[in-house]
Amino acid sequence: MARKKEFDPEERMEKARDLFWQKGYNATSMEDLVQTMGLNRGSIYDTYGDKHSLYLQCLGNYAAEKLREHKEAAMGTSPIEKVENMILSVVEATVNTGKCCMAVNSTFELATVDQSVHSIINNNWKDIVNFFEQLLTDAREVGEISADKDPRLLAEFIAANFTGLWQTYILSRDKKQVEKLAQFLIGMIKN
Amino acid sequence: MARKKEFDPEERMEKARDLFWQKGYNATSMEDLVQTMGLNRGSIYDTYGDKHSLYLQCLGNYAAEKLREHKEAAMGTSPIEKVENMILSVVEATVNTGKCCMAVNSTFELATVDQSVHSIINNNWKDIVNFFEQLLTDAREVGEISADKDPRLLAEFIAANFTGLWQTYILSRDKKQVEKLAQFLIGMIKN
DNA sequence: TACTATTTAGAACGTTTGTTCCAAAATATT
DNA sequence: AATATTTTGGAACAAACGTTCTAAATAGTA
Repeated sequence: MARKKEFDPEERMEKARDLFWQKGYNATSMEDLVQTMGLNRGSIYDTYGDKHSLYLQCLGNYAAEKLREHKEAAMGTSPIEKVENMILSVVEATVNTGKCCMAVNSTFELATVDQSVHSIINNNWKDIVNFFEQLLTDAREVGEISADKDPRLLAEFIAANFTGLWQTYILSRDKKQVEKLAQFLIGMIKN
Repeated sequence: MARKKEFDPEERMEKARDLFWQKGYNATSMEDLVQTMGLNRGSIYDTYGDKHSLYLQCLGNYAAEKLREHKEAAMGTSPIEKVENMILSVVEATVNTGKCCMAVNSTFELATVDQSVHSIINNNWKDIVNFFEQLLTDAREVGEISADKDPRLLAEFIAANFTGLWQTYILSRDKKQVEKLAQFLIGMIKN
């Protein structure tokens, strides 16, 4: 029998993912990936396929992890508290790491021209909106938000606002600014 | 004396701008630009400088035109009506052309790594927010929005929501979906 | 009409791109 | 210890990249 892989494919993929996350798809070269992943060209092609295929795997990995993190952040004793904590957790992660959402970056760089990318992001987006919708439906049943509000629409509104928060952060690089906007959003949901 | 330019530099730049708008900076090659602008390589370099310089001019041109369009869309007999019409006009332009905001695309593709790009977009962003702020201040004085609302914060919130609307449109490609979100935003502003 | 400054078209430049290939190194089993 | 199988590092590839350069075409002036 032959050798086994000397590296952990998942671990090295995360290095690639972080690089794509930071630089974007087109600005990241194969040479960059070889350096950052600490792998040989051949090993990369053998393990992940070509650059585009590797990117899709990174994006899928990111999307799955992000959804998990959203659900983890949904702590609290009441549905609306869970929604609030999810929003605050996104803001916290953004200002702590200085990085915005890879899926959103990818939306604006690639989703209009790359069907595979669009599909991955859109599914992830729907998952997140669905999760919000469930929480908001619960919140309405408990009477935390008024009965005349549409949970689906509100869920989409919150998700769309994340993107607005990220853009604001990229331009302002101002932690407090983003926190203020998030609090404003939370206030709007509750009333 | 010598020849004069046979083409209109501004008109050709707009062709380049539309291409960058559609494909993004990195995915647009100099060869693409030569074809689309209908100009010789030498003429491009001579008139606009290198690719990056041409891009900055396109982005600046776009930003100025966008601000002008925003102000033009601010029609109405009352301040809040002007704000509402600005929002509706953005949605209309988006679903009619199928294109989102070039500056927002650029924000997520380049603004984190390119200082010149960041500067152009940030200034344009501030101009738009300032314009909203003025209208909302007027609206508050007239009593169209409640006195406890901060015009500046509300202005930033609306501007951030544009980005959310664009992202929603890219993913859903659903005119009605975006219009619903816009109406929801307008409702939130008024209450 | 001759002259001259400038634009024009496209060849050519050296890099960098993504990808493939191959010989050498390595390891789990026999 | 020998064998078999796979990984590994790096050379090699053609194509595409952004940019520069040159020679011919052009048009305003004298």
